[in-house]
Amino acid sequence: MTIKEVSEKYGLTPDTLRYYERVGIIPPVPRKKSGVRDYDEAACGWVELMKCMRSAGVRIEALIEYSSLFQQGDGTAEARKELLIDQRRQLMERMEDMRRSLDRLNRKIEHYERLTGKAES
Amino acid sequence: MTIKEVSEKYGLTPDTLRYYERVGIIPPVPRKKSGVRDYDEAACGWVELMKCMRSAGVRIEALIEYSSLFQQGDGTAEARKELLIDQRRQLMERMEDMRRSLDRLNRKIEHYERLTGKAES
DNA sequence: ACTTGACTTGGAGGGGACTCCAGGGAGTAT
DNA sequence: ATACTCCCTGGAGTCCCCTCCAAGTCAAGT
Repeated sequence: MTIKEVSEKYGLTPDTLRYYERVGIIPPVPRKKSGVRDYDEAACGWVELMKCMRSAGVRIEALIEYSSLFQQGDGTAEARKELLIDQRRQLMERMEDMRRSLDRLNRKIEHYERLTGKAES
Repeated sequence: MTIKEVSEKYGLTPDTLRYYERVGIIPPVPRKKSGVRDYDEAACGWVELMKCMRSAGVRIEALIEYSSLFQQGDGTAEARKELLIDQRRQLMERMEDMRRSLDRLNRKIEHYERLTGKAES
């Protein structure tokens, strides 16, 4: 698959895909003889994983570390696990912040509904 | 309360508090004759609200708009409600992204636990 | 052969949200 | 009165994460 196709498949721009590869959160993508990127299934898997993690706010730096451990081979499994556990903790903390914020938003919205009449779209 | 005390109470730096006021997500804080900020309960309420919203990832721009509507008076209640509803929708979308990411992290972590033995801290 | 168009690189530019700093003032302690 | 500490402002700097660009290469179409 070309970078364009992958970008459309996952909703990331080609620039972002190249950037992800450049900083190393996606391992080097296979190339055609001409030097053009030719994403295989593994590469797409990385793209999808990183899109997912980024959309949840996981930092590039943490993803670089994960990817780098991955590319260093099996000996790093334990380190990768620790990293993932740490990211999970951070993620859960952020979700808790969001839950609190959502509660507040809901209370505020209810307040305004009581104030302006119950008409809802 | 001084800016320092407020900063300690809410875990934001004085610089951040001044920044929030400067961009307008917190309405002008009362001052002493000397010009020094003297946060009252209302001002603290704004700080706390904005800290909560920002920690959930609500954009400064949206908060500026909310605060600005608020300061324009009662006529803007409907607009404020719409704004809050929109922010709630965005927040829920982000939480859904995070839920998906959390699922994936959990599956990956389980995978590593199966791999490296079940020893857990 | 030549144009077209998508791809390549390295590097610069941009947006958001702070964060830091210089230069100056005010209130308090000794 | 002098030192100390905290505060003020305006503006510059920083960090993160892209996003855009110039200059060049390659493959396919006419």
